[in-house]
Amino acid sequence: MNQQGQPGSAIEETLRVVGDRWSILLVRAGLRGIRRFDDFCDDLGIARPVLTERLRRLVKFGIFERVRYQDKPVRYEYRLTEAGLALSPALVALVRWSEEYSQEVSSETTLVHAPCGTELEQAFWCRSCQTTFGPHAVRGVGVNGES
Amino acid sequence: MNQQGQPGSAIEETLRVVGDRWSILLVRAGLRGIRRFDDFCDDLGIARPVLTERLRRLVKFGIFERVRYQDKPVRYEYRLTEAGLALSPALVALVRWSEEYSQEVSSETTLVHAPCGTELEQAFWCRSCQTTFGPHAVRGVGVNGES
DNA sequence: AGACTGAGTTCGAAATCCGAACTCAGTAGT
DNA sequence: ACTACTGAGTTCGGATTTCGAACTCAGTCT
Repeated sequence: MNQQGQPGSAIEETLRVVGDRWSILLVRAGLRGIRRFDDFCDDLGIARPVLTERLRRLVKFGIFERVRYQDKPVRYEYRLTEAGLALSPALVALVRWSEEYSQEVSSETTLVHAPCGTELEQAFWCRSCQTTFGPHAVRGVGVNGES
Repeated sequence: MNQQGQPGSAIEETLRVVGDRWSILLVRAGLRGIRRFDDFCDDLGIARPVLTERLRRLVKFGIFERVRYQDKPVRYEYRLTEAGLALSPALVALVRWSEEYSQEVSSETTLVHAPCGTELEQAFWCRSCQTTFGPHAVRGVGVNGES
């Protein structure tokens, strides 16, 4: 992708796995409790061959695992792994962005802090300063360009 | 996409704009200060016709704006709008995920809190409880299913 | 026996993606 | 005045991906 010899700087690698219209939606469906092939199919309206291919890839990269849940007629379902669950901050960030900036959709759902029901904010947290801060205070380290 | 009549629940809408291999990379390039057509092209290795189409779409959805920066030979460049900048939490979440879970890449860059240089964590923030919390305490409200 | 279920596969048509070469307006050098 | 160069695209044909619809295959239910 980047033919300067750089390996593609993490996100590029990640987006090659998760950066298509379906994969993130699949993770989201997984978070909503969907596990079975036909259910993914119905829920997302994804074409079956594409679903097959995506699930295989997501399994390969450790985001879902394919679990046999029945033997008589042998059947498999797809469960999010820990790595898959760990994508939820990215998902939440996207949902929040859509709520705030996406035209067209009258966001009929909102994300809240479960214990108290308050609408959540998303922030970065510095363990050593013990503060939250916004995107402006983020910097990338270890690469030539500035963040 | 979801033919039950639901409009596509925010993220689906958003992913239709931003959910391909290039768009997020374009936003990231924008955050790194890239603005000109050829620079996007060289930096990402994206094919020119695809770049044209993507930029047009991102402009249409308010993520970039096309600015004339020179008149003699009239030239345009692409700048992130506020909405575009607001995608950075999602980007950061993806970067952090890649750092932690992506095999193959020895992440040569790390995100830090600029003032102090400490590696950042990402969390959700409840304004009313004045606490940060993780993905497990997030709940969706206003839709039938549980988040 | 016949219909149904769940997880896929196979098919040809349609949409996307790609690299390479081209355009077009203006600028710079000789 | 001729040539080369820049920047922002467009045009091309070929390769890849995506799609919906129909099919498979093992086992179960009535």
